[in-house]
Amino acid sequence: MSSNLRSMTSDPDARGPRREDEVDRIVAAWRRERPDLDVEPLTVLSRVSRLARHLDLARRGSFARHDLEPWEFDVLSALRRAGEPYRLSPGALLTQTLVTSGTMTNRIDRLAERGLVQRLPSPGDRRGVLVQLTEQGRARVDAAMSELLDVERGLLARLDTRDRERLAELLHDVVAPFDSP
Amino acid sequence: MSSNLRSMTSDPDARGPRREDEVDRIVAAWRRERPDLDVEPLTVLSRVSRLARHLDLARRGSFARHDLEPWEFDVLSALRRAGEPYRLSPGALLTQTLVTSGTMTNRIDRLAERGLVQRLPSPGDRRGVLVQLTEQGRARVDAAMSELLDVERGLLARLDTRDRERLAELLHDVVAPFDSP
DNA sequence: GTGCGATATCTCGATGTCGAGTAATCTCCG
DNA sequence: CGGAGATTACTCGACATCGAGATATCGCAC
Repeated sequence: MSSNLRSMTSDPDARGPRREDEVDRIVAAWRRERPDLDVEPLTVLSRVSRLARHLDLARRGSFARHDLEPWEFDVLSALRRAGEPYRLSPGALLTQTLVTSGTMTNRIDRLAERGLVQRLPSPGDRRGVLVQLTEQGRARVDAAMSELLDVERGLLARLDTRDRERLAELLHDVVAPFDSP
Repeated sequence: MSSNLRSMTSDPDARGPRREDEVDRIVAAWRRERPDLDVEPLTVLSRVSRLARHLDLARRGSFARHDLEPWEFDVLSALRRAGEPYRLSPGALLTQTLVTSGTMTNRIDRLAERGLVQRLPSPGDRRGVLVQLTEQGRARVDAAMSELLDVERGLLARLDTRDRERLAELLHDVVAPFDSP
């Protein structure tokens, strides 16, 4: 809390004077309106929500330069990560992208129409389907990934390596319970 | 990185042995497939996106007990924070909730139908409208906020006070450029 | 083999959001 | 005062998602 008492003039501190962000204003408003509540969790989790929202917008702009929607990138990148021959079942794609099965069917339909993936019958299970990246899809997602990383590096530029590691580790500790049940 | 070398057996360390999360797997896959790229930004920002997604689901469950959708809570809580008489213009609500004007009109319509807010003509500007929380809306959002904070506290329980402060501060440094232009 | 619960994918109607365009009103300069 | 441009909120069609249900197939017990 001591940082709130810093001088308003220029400050030789590491990251410069602390600027108020929208969550600071939100938290201050709640403390005024509901002094009976402990709103400390908002200082972390509201920032997570808002940052995710801004990140979505930045991703949208970055992908647009490669004629891709964010949801398209999500599917293509899961296939790309899987490695040759870039094939996954719709079910595997579901769990990686956190959407429902109806949504995934719809996504695969449209990606196939655009020629970025193709459906193959699953060998040995006639219920199943395999989704495979086309060569065009692979090229597209590789280019978009490279640019996405440039943009993300820009967003993190104010933190040094040590701070980024610390941030990743703290976030890890919060998400871990969700990912390993 | 030293934590990766920890023993697999029980560990007296602060947060226990590091468990692999989904982002660890994603990052490892990219390093295998694209060793030419520096994917370090993903260790932070992919966790932010995934955590936001899980947080949405947790909020949804928590609000359902008060018969509120997340988008309803977002609007009502902005009005609640504004303090008596709990009135804001649609424009002010836009900037706080990061949605478009068409979306906001639609939200206000439905909240008004449910009797949680009402539209008032803006005094001194006949283009304008003011949205005001009804008594029923105020009671609803107060109850939901209290429960939301309980849920969020649970999500952060694995971190001690010092770590939560550090996490909030690091997130602040990343979002700040978006919020103060 | 036959039957049955589990699994994989798809179908489809309801819903919320986006985003470009519209209409009314305000502001301010000349 | 008058008119151009800015501002405010709303309209409306396109689109992506959800989620419950339908369909086909699999695997296993008997």
